[in-house]
Amino acid sequence: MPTTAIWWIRRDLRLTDNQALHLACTLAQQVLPVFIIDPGLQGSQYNSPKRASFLWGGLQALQQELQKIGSNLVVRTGAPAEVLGQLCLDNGAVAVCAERDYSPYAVARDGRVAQRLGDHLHLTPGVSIREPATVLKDDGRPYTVFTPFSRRWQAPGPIRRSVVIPAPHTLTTPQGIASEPTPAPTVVAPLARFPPGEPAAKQRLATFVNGETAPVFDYANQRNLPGIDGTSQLSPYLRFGMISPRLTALAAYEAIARAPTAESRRGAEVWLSEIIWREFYIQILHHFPYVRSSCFRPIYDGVAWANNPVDFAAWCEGRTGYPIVDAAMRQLAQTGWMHNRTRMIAASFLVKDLLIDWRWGERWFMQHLLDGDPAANNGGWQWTAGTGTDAAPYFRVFNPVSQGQRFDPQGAYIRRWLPELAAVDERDIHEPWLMPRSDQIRAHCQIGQDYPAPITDHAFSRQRVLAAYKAAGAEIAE
DNA sequence: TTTTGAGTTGTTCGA
DNA sequence: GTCGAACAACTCAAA
Repeated sequence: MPTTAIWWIRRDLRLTDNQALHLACTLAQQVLPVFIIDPGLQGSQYNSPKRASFLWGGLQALQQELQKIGSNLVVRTGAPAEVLGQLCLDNGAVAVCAERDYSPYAVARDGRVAQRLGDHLHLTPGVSIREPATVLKDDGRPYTVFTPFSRRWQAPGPIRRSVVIPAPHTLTTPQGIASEPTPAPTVVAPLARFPPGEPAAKQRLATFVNGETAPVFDYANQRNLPGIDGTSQLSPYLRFGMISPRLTALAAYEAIARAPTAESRRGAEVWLSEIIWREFYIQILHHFPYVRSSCFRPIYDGVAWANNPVDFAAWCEGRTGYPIVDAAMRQLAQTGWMHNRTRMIAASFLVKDLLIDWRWGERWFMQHLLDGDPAANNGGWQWTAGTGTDAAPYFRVFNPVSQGQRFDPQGAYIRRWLPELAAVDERDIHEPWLMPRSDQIRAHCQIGQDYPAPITDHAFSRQRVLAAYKAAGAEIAE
């Protein structure tokens, strides 16, 4: 009777460079790939129908890839400790292999599984490239500032191609173990922009880095322009491990090595540093799990938020009257993705202009982003709110008009997501409320009718938020 | 232990 | 229109 190991799939929906799968292959003659739908996650405030659709598509794609190599995916529903315990009993599995996940929920869940399975559970690296416990200061404590973290992270030198584990050519899987019939979730996001699965992820990576004139070489400049596809758009794939994070870092290092000019080299370096930002926030959440519900800097727990639900609804639905903000929120609602620059602008607007608790925005993003990840999303929101590690100075308040003018000068992004502004003159696209009535009629965009007037005055809001943050600081100082 | 330099992504104001 | 300074003070990392 051949020995069996379970490959427990969580956020590693891929065959290439998968350390959990690889370990399973070395520990047993047969490998049983298992994905468990965990009802413990269903009630979470971070639940997302969009992300569920993307995950479901990813599982179907993985099943296709597995069948090509003679294997088969088993999907079960239930508490992972119970499901895995039963599968081990039924199949005499000698090991369960999974990539270690550092989010608080995952740590608790894996603790329960470890209690049930004992040393049959094997956790490997893979979700992050360098594990949190391996990138520490000389005194053994974690970094809380990005730049020194990044230096230490890069100290071992470039990722080598030789470390990447190829996809197995064949995978022997015990026969006759059925999936439970699971109804497919309603597809609520048009996934055409992000076709789920490893082949699509590899294709996207290749498009971004291959060739003399690859987008990665223009990344330093173009990544800030939301009207252009200047970013890799790999985030949803990284979220579910449809591409190996290590493989993206390898691609970045290789791009740095073959960059034809200093400027293109810089593009690849900036992209690598974005990959390291992902690692940074993974280790922040790991070492400081309280950030999930509180400010990294406790002083800001005292900010007196306005938390006006009417303002919040306007922000969610993309009708604040500030075009760059509304375009961003519509892009999110329609596609499950938002450009990085506009994430900052929209987030800054919610927190600083509307004076709404960053957690409200964090939750909304988690409910809609295909790439919604507790570590990266929390880190980004706390950064924008100025409550996090490496926090922005309190006086850095984005101006939604000047940000739009700077990064979307012709309004290409705005026009794409706000068709009601399509005919507005370039001169007015970031401040449509300033148009004279005759121009509004000519552009088929009457303010207050076709497109809202601004829900708040930026100059007023700026003063209000500066005062609110200052007051939170003063409170502590007393 | 003390000291020193630095810290992703901005805005506004006044010369 | 352009440009530099001011906007607080603090905490962190490393010497």
